Amino acid sequence: MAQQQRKRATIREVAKATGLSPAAVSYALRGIQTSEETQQRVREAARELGYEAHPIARALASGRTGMVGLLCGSLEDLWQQALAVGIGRALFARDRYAIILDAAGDPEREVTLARQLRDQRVDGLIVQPVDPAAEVWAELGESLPVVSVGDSLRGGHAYGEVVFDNRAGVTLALEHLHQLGHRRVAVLTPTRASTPDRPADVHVHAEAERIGIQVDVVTSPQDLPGATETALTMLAGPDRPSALFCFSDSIAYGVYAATRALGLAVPGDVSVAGFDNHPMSALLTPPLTSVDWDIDDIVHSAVRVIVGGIDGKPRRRRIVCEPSLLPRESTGKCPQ
Amino acid sequence: MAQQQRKRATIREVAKATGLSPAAVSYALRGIQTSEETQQRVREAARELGYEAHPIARALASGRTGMVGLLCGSLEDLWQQALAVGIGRALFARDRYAIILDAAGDPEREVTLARQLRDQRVDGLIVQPVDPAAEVWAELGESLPVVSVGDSLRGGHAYGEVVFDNRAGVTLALEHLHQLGHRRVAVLTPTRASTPDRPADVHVHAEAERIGIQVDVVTSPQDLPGATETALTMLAGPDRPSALFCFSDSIAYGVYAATRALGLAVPGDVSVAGFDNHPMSALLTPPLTSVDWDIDDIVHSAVRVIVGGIDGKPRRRRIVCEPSLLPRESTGKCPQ
DNA sequence: CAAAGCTACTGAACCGTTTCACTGAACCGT
DNA sequence: ACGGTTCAGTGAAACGGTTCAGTAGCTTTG
Repeated sequence: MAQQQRKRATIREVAKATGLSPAAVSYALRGIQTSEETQQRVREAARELGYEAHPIARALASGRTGMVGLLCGSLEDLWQQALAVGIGRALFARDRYAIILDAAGDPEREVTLARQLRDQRVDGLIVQPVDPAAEVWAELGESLPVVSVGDSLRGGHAYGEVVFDNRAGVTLALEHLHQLGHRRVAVLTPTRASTPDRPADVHVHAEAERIGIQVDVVTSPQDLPGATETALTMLAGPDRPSALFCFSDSIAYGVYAATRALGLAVPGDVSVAGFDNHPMSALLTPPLTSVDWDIDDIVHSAVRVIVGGIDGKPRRRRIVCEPSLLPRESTGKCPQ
Repeated sequence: MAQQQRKRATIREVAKATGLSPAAVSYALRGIQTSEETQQRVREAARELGYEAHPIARALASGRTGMVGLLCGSLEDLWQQALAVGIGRALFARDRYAIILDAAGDPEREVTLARQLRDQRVDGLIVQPVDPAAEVWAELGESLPVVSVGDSLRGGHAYGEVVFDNRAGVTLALEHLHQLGHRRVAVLTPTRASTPDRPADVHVHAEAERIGIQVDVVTSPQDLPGATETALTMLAGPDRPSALFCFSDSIAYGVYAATRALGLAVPGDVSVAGFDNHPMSALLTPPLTSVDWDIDDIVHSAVRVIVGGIDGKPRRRRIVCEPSLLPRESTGKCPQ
């Protein structure tokens, strides 16, 4: 039974205290349909009784919870952690709560969690899709505003989106490596079970062909031990590429760990480029070359769009973020 | 107006379909007070109608929401981020949701958020207190189980606690530095506005005196830019200490950035020790000496205690975590 | 001056569950 | 055959708000 919720004042008690009907109190507290004077009186009585509206009752009656679901693709990634923290704070500043959930890179889990959030009656959903083509988005889109961050949802089911121009990011990184003389590059992309043909991967192949670079795409977990292991098998193999391009800085951190274990020099033996530019990346030795996105901008865009969707004041619904390359010291001329 | 929630089946429709009363359906779906056969029939009908219980209505009627509040002291800290992610996952595995909030190191904000969580009727609260002596904990403790992580709440208001033996951690770090010959150590502790006499600080002074080391305690923000700035002023000053002991690895990262900017060698010019042992710490150059806590253990302990409190199956309510020192290469003999 | 329109408010239904107090039937031992 | 338990299920009252359809009283309008 846990403990007992201390009994709190209800709207009916405030009604009794002011001699009004509960309905009038409800209106007055929201500042509508009542005279200024009544509102004053009600507010005072409420304060005296320590009355606070019961959010659950309100949610049941009005159909809105004030909560926004935040479904992250895989929270192992430090950058996604930073994004989640930022979005949580920004929503809070607008009087809403975030329910942060973590699909752990698994599309099935993503579907389950998405449905669960809908059943929890969140007012809106921000999602970093693991599988942008999943049917669940169509289903959810019918009942609440969905904003995707990162990739577009296939089929236009999103209410809005903050998409990253991943192609531009890929271009920046690959051209940078190409200019340094690299012709064979391993690309480490986050594990996303059973979701082939991710847009990002498609871009990699297209851009590689255009630029004239040979790529070898491998998936990797985003946590440090997992990424380290993946990188170890890549780098210890017989036919080591001269450069690694990681689709998130978290994966690049694993590469660093692997190079260290193998005694490889960065960028002497292999060049490493990341994606996201997490604050830690500047601090590594050598500092990590990375594709940079403005995280504050992304956070505020996502929040603005979802809040617009919830309040029915749609502003711009589609925002495209452009990356820039931050060349640091982890990339260098191709050896030999 | 957002969009319209598609109408979903209610318990009454299931009742109608099975010829039972809503009450019976409610019981049957929870597997109580009904015959095995009825339960079967109800489950089937529910599945056919696509019925899912409305969590908000359930929360209103039963008084429990299935949500656990997680109030973090300051989410800028990477280790607290990791903890939040872990607790979120562990709760989810037990069919509960976490509402993650961030006090940003501000005790007033902490109080506001704590109250707001109570008003949201979370079933329980896990808190990493900014101010363990705040009165709000007594207030909250009356209406829901509160589990503190890190420091004990003053006055025994917590339902349970997972406390770190900070004193032991401090001892490990300071003795380590003392053995290396350091006699003047700067201690960087997270900014916690207007909360003097933190237990941890008290330990620092007590242990320093016992060991025979001179300490200089300074507060610092936990984010990288903030910590860097603090460290810069410390290290650029006229009377530079020979070692810095940071009360979180995130702060130590700022120290690294500062030493780099100033051209100081670690540990040649200054030794640096951290606290938490975030996974990234092993990856820095030089790898950071840190006081290590078993984060998985902390996560699972906290979740076990809070769930025990909610379900009224109290097991062990107080868990003390012991640290160990991971000496790496950021600490070395005191110069001269 | 009657019809129409506001404004400020009321009463009751409603949101979709859970839970409490009860009931009829079956079963029990004696 | 009888009082006493269990069992399976019922009806109605919560839970604490919001909202819809009225309505009384006042002002405006033609």
